[in-house]
Amino acid sequence: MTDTKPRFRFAPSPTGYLHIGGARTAFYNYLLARKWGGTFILRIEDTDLERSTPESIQAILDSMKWLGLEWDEGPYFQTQRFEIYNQHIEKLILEKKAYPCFCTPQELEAKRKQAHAEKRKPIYDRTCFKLSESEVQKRKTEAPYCIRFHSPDEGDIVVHDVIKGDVRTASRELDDLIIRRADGSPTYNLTVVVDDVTMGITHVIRGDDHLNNTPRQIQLYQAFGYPLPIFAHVPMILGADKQRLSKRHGATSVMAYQEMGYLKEALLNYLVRLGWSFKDQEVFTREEMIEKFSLEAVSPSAGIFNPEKLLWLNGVYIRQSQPDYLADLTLPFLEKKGITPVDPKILLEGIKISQEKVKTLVEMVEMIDFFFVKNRPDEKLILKFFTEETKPWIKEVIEGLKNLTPWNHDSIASVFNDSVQKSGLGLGKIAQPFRVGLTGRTISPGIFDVIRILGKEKTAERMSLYL
RNA sequence: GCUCCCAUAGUCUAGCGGUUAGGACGUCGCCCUCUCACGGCGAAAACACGGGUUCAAAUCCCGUUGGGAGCGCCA
Repeated sequence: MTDTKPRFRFAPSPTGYLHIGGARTAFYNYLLARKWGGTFILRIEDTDLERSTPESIQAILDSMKWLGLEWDEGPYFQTQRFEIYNQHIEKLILEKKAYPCFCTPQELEAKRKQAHAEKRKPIYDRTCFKLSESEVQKRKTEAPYCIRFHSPDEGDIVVHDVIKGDVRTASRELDDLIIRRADGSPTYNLTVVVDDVTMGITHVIRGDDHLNNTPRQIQLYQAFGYPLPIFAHVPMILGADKQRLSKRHGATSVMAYQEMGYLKEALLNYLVRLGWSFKDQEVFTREEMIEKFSLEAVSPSAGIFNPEKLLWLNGVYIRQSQPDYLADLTLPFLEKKGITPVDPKILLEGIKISQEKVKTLVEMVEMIDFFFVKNRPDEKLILKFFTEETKPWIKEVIEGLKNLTPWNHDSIASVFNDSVQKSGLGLGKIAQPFRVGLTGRTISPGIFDVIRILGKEKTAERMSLYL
């Protein structure tokens, strides 16, 4: 490698949303770019005109932005670089390293089927490579044709992978891949090599589903006489059934996690630790990740996505976040539920007393929505907690709160405790009716804080409905 | 089917020839307690199997088994 700054890229194909596996790969690239003062490049691999959509491009960009994975260059689009690819293809043709192929997709499919039936690896038989020059010229005029790279047969190709180690493949296993379709568009293995070279990529970090492609790409690098980048293939993320992660396993898109009330910091922390570790540390600030992340410490084996651990981590992050930060994040969730207007001071207070009780922003909303709207409890709950036994004491507490000064957590608590003393009932007996009456639920933040924030009037007003 | 990759508790992992195999999530129990959480204490739970190499193997080598990926005019 030269002494220039390292350059990394994330190169998704816009055929769907950004999933968490892609996000992790992007993050690893981002982390190293930041760690080494390098450049993080975003490249959209949209050469599949059939399946690429503008919506997917937008979804990917939105996800990257939400996660805070700012790229330094791009996004580049492969569809805007056809000229560069064609120059490279022409060069290969000129040097007899690539040749036209006239086989139809149907013919190729038949050959594949036969190979499979004979338990052979389906490898192109070079029918068109063997054509005579005159035959080639004649056929060229008859129908559109594709271009194949003539793959060398001798020796082994070795990928020096930072994560997987040396991976050796016999050149014989690699067949003559199509580098330009009959419609003139270049194919993946060609574009990725040309782009990585012309964009000066020094480190190719991608999913290990690309490991098998790497030897073919190395042949292309060699055919062009280009130096190799450093390769690192990060293992897949699997579902609980060890199958490749898909919709069946629940949410896989990055934005789905945002909608479920996850913090980007937690998602990223979970993702970085899935497949990588630093001693026994579980929680990292972004600065720590940048400082401590290394490819050498990435595990070579696939990881199973564990939603429970992500949820736990999200709770950790919610607990340690600044309340005003959480307030900014929570407000849209409240609005989405039609809860408006929201007094920002109440929101902040509500968050402060709920942070340690919730694990997502969605749960946060459930925990504090009663501050802004009246929740009518189930009749069953009213019957259960507002009994002939408790009602007198509930009334006494309300009476005690009426002229209470100062108005704070401890003074409110002492009103309750007085009644507990006199009644001989447990605090739960008296506090729980307040919880149900004020919040509409049996689960809520501490009741003294609830009353404190809700205020005398609302407390008395809501409780009176059930007495 | 062929080629490649992978293999420590249910899950993520530490370990890089000599450890009572460590941590985290989850699970279970106890404590704390106005609910729910948080927090504290404790428990159960792993080196896939078989051969080597070595005084010594979770660690190195080979095989088996299991899992994953690739084998497209997809990326």
